[in-house]
This record gives sequence, C-alpha cells and structure tokens, in this order.
Amino acid sequence: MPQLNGGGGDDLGANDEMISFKDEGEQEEKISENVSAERDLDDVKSSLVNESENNSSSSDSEQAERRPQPRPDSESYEKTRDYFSEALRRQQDGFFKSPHYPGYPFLMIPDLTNPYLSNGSLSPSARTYLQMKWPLLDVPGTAGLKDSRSPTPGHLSNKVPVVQHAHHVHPLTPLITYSNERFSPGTPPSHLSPEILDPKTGIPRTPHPSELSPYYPLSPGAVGQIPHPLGWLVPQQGQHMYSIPPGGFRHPYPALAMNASMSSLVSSRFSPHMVPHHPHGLHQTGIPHPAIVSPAIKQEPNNDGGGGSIVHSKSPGPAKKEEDKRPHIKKPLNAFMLYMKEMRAKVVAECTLKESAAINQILGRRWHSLSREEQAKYYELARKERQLHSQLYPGWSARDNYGKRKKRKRDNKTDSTPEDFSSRNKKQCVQYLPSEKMCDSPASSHGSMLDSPATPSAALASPAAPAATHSEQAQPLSLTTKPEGRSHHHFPLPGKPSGSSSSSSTSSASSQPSISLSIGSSGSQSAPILSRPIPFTSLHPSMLSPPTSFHQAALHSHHALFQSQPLSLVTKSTD
DNA sequence: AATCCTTTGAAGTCG
DNA sequence: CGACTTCAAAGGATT
Repeated sequence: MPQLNGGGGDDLGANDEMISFKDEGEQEEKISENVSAERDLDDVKSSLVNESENNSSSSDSEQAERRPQPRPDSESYEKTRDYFSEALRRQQDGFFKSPHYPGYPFLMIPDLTNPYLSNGSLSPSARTYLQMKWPLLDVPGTAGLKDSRSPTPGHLSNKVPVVQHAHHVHPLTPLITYSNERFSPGTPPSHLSPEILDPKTGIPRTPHPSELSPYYPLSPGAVGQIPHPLGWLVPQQGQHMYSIPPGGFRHPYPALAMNASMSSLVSSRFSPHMVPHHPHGLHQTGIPHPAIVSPAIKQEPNNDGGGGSIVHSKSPGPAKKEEDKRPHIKKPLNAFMLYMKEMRAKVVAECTLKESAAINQILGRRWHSLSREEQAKYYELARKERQLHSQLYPGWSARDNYGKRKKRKRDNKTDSTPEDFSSRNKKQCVQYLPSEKMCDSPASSHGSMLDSPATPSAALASPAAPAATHSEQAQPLSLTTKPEGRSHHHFPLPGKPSGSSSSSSTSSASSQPSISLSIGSSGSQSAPILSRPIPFTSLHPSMLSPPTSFHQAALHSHHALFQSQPLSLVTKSTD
C-alpha cells in the first residue's frame, strides 16, 4: 500500500480543522434550514451557556478541545466514568488477564501503556516498535504516527476525558469494529485459554491478536497493548471493530499474512493458501470474526453459541434453521462509520449532547469538513476493512443481513403514505442541532469547504495524501467537483481493490442521492430536520465560543464560499 | 423492550 | 445503469 507517507506525522498537518475543504453546504444547509430553529435554540442555549462557565476555550479549537474541561460536565463526566468503568470491567473480566500472544510478546507489555505518550502521541520507541510489529500496517502506520501528533483525532482522545483509558483499553481497540458485544462466540475455543471471558457473554475469548489485521485489531486485550496504526482513529469506547473471535485462531497470525498479501489480495478475495476452508462456516481461519454477532441481532446472547453456529450464510449447509442460529456478521464499517466511532466521544464530550442523532448530525458535518487527506484515511481504512471482512467471510454478503433489523426506516416515500409519514415523526422543522454553532464547530464552522480548491494542492503536497498519490486511485478528490451539495466527494477509495483505479469510485458517488437543491423540499427527508428537537442544553460553552483567529480566517473563507455558493440546501432528499 | 432518529457509505435489489 | 433500500454505530427519546 501506499504508504501514506511516512512522514511522521506531519502530513496531517492538516487537521480537519485546519483545512477543510469540503463541502459546501453543510453548514449552509443546515443553517438555512435551521435558522428558525436556531433562534429558539439560541435561547435555550444561552441559558445553557451558563452551565459552563469555564470554557473559555482558548484559542484554537483544538486547544479548546484539548483542554479537557477542567471539570467535565456531569454528563460527560459520567460518560467518562462509564467508559472507564467499562474498561475496568473488562479488565477484570479478564480481557487483559493474560495475554497469550504467543507471537507477540510485546503485546504483553503490561503497560501498554503506553506507547502513547501522554499527549497521545506515540512514543518513539513505541513507534518503532509498532512498525516492527506491524510491518504490514501501511497507511496506518503512518497514520498512527501521525495521528499521534496530529491534532486531530488522536489527541482528541486525550482531550476528552472520556477517551483516555490508557491502560484500560487501548485506543485501538475501537478499531475493531465489530463489537464484541454483539459478537457471539461460537464455540469457545477449547484450545484457548479460558482465562479470558467475554464480559457479556461470559464466554472465553481469546485475545490473540491474530488475524485481525490492523484493522481488525486484536483482541481487546491485545489491542490495548498494541498501538494500532490507526490508533488515532480509535474510539475509546472500548469497542472493537472486529473483536476477537472467541474462538481461537488457529493460525497464529493470519492477519499478517493477509496483510502481506493484501495488496494483491485485495484484488483477489482471498488467496487460497491463506485459508483453509472451514467446514463449519467459521471463518476460514477458523476465527470467528468480531463482526459476527449472535443470531439474534441485537441480542447476543447465546453464549453457548452454539458452537459452530457461525456459519456463512452461503454455506451450503444444513438447514435454514441455521440461519437463525447463524451468527450475524456485521457489515464492515464504512469510512464515515469509522470516523464516527472515532470522533463520537469527542463530540459528546464537547457538546454534552447525548443523543446520537444529534451527534451524528454534527459528525456528518464534521465529516464534510475534513480535509481530503483525512477523509482519505478513513476511506482507506474502510476499504481495508472491507477487504479484511471479505477475507474473513468470503461468502458473506450484505444481503445476509437484510431483513434482520426490523427497521422500517424512513419510509418516506416509499411506502408510507404521506400521512404516515407525518405521523411518524418528522416534524420538520426542528433540528437537533441548530447549526454548527455548537459543536461541530471547528471544522464545520468554518471552513469547510472553503478551500476545497486549494486543497488539492495540499493533498498532493502532503504526504499524507497517500491516496492521492497512489491514487491512482483516483481519488476524485476533486472536491471541487463536489457538486452539489453534499460533497460526495467521495474519493472513494474504491472499494474495489482490483481496480485500483477505482473507477467505481465514481460510480459510487453517483449512487448518493444527489442533492437537490430543492429547497426544502425535502421535507421528507431532509436530513437535517429532526423530529425531535434536541435541547441544546447540552451544548458546551466552548462550542459557542468565538472562533479563534484561525478559525476566523476560516470563516472568512467560508464567507466567500458562501457567497459563491449560496445556500445550497443540500438535503439529501431522496426524492 | 423495541424502534426511532441521524449521519455517510457500501452493497443489495429492482426496474 | 440508475434509483432506491438496508445496514453498519450509537444512545437518548419515543412508542
């Protein structure tokens, strides 16, 4: 893979906050839409504002963020506590009990402590270590490094109290997308050491780092110890993207293998040599993937899990019944999801908002404000996840999960008649967030898109822009292109490995609903509109604080942009 | 207890 | 091929 660059970090220089070029309309859209709502909210906010008096956020948003609020709001505090407690719990449960990482002695480092410096950066030694450890990690490596320094995500963690669990949970952990929670273990690996039990299931899990590629990092325990390249990405929630399979891994380091071949593999779903087919449906490697969730979608419970329950849907197997039992293999997370995971804690801490819907709105905006490089990282990461996922579950298809959730989702148009629709909820008008004023501050507020044009260069320039570079990929970076409202700009790192060119990328973009400028049209779905207003109480004062100089500048640009692009209301209207 | 809500992106389905 | 639908995470709010 392209190394992102090795730069140590600087590439990132661009933080989202700094460079945002992205999309245009995010703010605007919301703003325009929100305006009215905002006012109301403002009132609320103002009142709320009092809550936090302290935040004088200093200068940069970063700093502001960084500064952990001396005293976190009670809420955040609680949250933090939760995280910690959770981490603790896990530890106690044995997550970390014994590292059996045969191959990875370092994993055992008790303190993992700390590869990450207090500020979140990776210690040099750690870095080295990492590299040695995970040679495979490509991008990430860099990313990891960089992140450590980069103002962005990585530190965020530090900033937010919530985030830091240094020893409890490694930040990387989160990378593992498939949360263990839902993961239902198949059969407990007899060969594994019993010591580790899944907190929830009580089933023994193995911490073996094994297969998980960087993206699917190691077991929780392991994770904790090893800095993931994407460490910065990691949310601290303690979730793992792909948790470790309860079952053991037979292959010690499949992951590595994967990685090695990854580039090539990518194209080819899997190399035969890699995995022996498992009759049971276990992952070929025999490893239950974290993505695997117990049959009951949300309930994961089966402890017993039935051994072997893990079956690929496609597996010719036995009967459909099995389907029921079949573990639910989750979809790999996409770039945005990864981003959300990483950033959610931060946003929560900043805003104190608790509602995910609101937070997600913010995150969505921030996402748009990310620089291409940054987004590229996530796309890349997501791409890898998909690859890994496909390798792990060759037969799996997204279709397998269809219908498992009962969601009716927005029907808007589809079936629901207008009436329904209205009934449902979308009361329009109220948004969760007034505007970026609050939380999403940094990036979004400003600049998002501002520079998009400029950025390109940046991308090129910055090492980080791996994608770009290597990209042949086509990174469509052309943000500029981003037409209409949403930036689709996906420069998608094409999921398709094979075609690195990613032609697909483009296509994908297309898939997105194009934005319709249409104004409000959308009632139906304009995303921004939420049915339930969220009180801003949660806003953190800091968010409200005025932009720093830097920000101002950004604003400036934003301004310009604004003019040029007059509100594009970008609603994702589906229609 | 289950579902909604919200976000983006990927992948599936359907015409 | 395009439009549309599902699901992925998350967690408070709602039913």
